[in-house]
Amino acid sequence: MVQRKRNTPKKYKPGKIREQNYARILDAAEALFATHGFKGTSMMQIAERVNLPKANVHYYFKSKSLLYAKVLERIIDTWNQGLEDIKAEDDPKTVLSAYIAAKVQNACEKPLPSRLFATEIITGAPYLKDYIKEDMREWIKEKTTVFNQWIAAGKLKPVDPVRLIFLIWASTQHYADFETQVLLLTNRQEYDDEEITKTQQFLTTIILDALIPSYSENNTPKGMIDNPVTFDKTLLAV
Amino acid sequence: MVQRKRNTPKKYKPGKIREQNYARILDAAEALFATHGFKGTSMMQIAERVNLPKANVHYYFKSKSLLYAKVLERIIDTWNQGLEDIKAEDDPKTVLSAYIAAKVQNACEKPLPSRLFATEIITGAPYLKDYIKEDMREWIKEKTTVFNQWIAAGKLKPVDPVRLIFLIWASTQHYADFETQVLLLTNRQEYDDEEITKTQQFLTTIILDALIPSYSENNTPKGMIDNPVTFDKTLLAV
DNA sequence: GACAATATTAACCGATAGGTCAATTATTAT
DNA sequence: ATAATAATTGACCTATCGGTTAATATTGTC
Repeated sequence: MVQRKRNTPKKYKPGKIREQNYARILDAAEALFATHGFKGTSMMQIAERVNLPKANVHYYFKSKSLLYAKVLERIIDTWNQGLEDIKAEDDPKTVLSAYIAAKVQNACEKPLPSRLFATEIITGAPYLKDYIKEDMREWIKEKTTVFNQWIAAGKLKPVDPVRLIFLIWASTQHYADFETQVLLLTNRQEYDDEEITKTQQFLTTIILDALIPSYSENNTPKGMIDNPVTFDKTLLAV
Repeated sequence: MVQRKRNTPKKYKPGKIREQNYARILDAAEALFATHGFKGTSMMQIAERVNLPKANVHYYFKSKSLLYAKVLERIIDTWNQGLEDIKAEDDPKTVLSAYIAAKVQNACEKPLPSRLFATEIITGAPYLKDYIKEDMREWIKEKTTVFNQWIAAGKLKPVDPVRLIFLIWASTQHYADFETQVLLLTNRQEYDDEEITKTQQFLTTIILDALIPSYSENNTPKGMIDNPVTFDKTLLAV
């Protein structure tokens, strides 16, 4: 992709330094903004986290607002995955299971973006208002169309597709945004793989059971739903 | 409750002023903290909102932290409602329906406490850690016991009670915490009564359908689940 | 009205915030 | 080597923050 015209002197190569520091600062900013919010995070804290003087951070990012915007931008770019191109011919059971599972996995293993997004929304989406009104809204419309086709074909019970999407978002992102609460209540230090799997199965079962005609009859093997006694001993063990 | 010993001069009555300003400041603080977070809210903003000089706010609340703590305290006190004393003999369908409906109603009509609580959790629950570990955990344990009794009695399908509670919390509070997103995506200015009712019905149907044996056969009157076509015209109208 | 407790308020303080700047050092191409 | 660009850094600026103080005004009881 790098083009160089003939007889033109080699341009100064920005080196990996910029690229590297740029990314490191973004990472640090993401973590701090996610936990302490925009106002609660200082440029000094970000600088200390990447072992650079504050002025150096300002060298790469002109202002705190711009840095915050770039962090959000990167999150949005990464988030444009999942339910990419579903079609009326697809099987809603397969598609939705995979989507829910991916969302839970993401929430548990990479909670910071979700938390940052949550605080952005709670504070009135000052930076993402346009993105929500345009891109996100378009995404919802596309999915709604397919959901309604599924409903018309009898593959899905007649429910409000938008509210369904909200339900999936809320129930999965909860494990990222409210991780502190979940871990405190369940007396855990972190999510382990078994717990993630169980959460995936739980949400998939509950939601698909209510959505797919005769889902539970065919898709509820032993152990798919937690044994309540076993659970009581493990998850709520003091 | 006011006692006065004989011959003792009447104590100075603090008047309504303190009580009034105290409450007004708490209200203002709640609204601002909920929207802008702890760090994002200044004592000056709170003072301006109640038309008092900043020093006057400090006269009633020694510090910002203490004011924040008092706001949280008041929220917690108000929140100790719902699912108060459920018993094994109760009907889970009735109890859970009422709980979900109340949570949705509360989320839509009084979203600020929920949002403030959410930011408190997202930032690591610095003030509510103990409350969660003790009171909230105890609450969960009690409910879990009853849920498991329901399951043993065949009134409830065998699901993880804790995850079920998380699901209800997440799916209902979503309409408070992510109100901005929901309204932007659905092109609304606010939640109207019809929408609240539909959300209540939607969540009740979905969750109970998956939880109560043979729920949908008996409890799905026409119109209980949104007509997708009607919905597409109304909720997503441009 | 007198006295005491309560309430109001402007002015002020030290700390920290975001942001700038100029001087210095490191890097790269010729 | 050298010139040009990129990167680093300490010092500095102004604004705002939470919080204090001390003086004044208001309110309630006798």
